[in-house]
Amino acid sequence: MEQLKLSNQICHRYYVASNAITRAYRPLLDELGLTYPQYVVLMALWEEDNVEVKQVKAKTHIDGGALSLILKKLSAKNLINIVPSELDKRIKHVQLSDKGWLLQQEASGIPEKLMCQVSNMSREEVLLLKTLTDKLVENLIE
Amino acid sequence: MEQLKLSNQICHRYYVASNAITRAYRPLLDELGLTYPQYVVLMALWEEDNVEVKQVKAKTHIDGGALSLILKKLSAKNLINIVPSELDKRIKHVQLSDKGWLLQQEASGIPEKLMCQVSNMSREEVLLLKTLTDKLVENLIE
DNA sequence: GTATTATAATTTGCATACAAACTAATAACT
DNA sequence: AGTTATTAGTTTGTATGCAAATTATAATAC
Repeated sequence: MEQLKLSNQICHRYYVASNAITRAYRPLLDELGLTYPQYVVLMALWEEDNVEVKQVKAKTHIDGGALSLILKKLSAKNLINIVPSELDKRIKHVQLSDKGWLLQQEASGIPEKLMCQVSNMSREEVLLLKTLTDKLVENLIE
Repeated sequence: MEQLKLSNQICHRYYVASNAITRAYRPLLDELGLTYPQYVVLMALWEEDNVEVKQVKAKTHIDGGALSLILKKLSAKNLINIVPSELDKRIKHVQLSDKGWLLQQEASGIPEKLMCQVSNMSREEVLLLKTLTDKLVENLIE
């Protein structure tokens, strides 16, 4: 049953890594009053504002059901506004508020702070890891 | 704000990859009536049976609170037994039942089935990915 | 022009993930 | 021995992750 050994499972590694990363972010994001998925949504919006919920979903790969809740919470914190479209009443646009834009300044130091915790890897290794992970995900997302 | 772009974030990649992997497992594990974390716990036990809860936690890296629930559910499915230690009453031992051992046979094909979905990667690339992910996690887990 | 189908987003129910509080029991200190 | 500190595990409260059902609206079919 060699194939069932945990140490041979790349899947379990991703499970562990993903949780470890989220944990590592927590203290940094706590200062901004954000959770990791909320931060991901904001990063998507800082890149492109005033987009449909559907586009946020596509960019972040967050599940629709979860995204609804997350947007509701960001809205409750006055970081975004959710505006129904005039043309197609099914569609809602997500817009950053002034407060949401201001938060970008405070968040700008987070990526570097986190990468400082990954001090044993070279820039090349991190880049390679990005590339390989993308390749892995390609197969699993339709 | 280049550093806040989602596409530059290795962390977001892991978040997406980990969720995609869990989703890919779901149809396979549904047949066994298991969730992914439950499957991880069983893999740990198939490797070494009759261990303390603490050891399961260390091997799987599943949070203690979550693990309590997961063990309770596996026990409810009669796949494991949770036996208090005689020597130290704080400690509980986790033991696979006959049913739990039988399930290993049914699960033995799962790793290959899943890796077949990752058809665009070579064996070397997968190995490299394992190594790099381990290196990443090293920093984030004390 | 109405019935059918498709789409955008939300809601619901179950299973984690995790920090923090809590319980019970052992170990350590004086 | 008695108080304190540790340790093993559980419970609690909040926030997802996700499939499935639901709602509302728009597009298509006939």
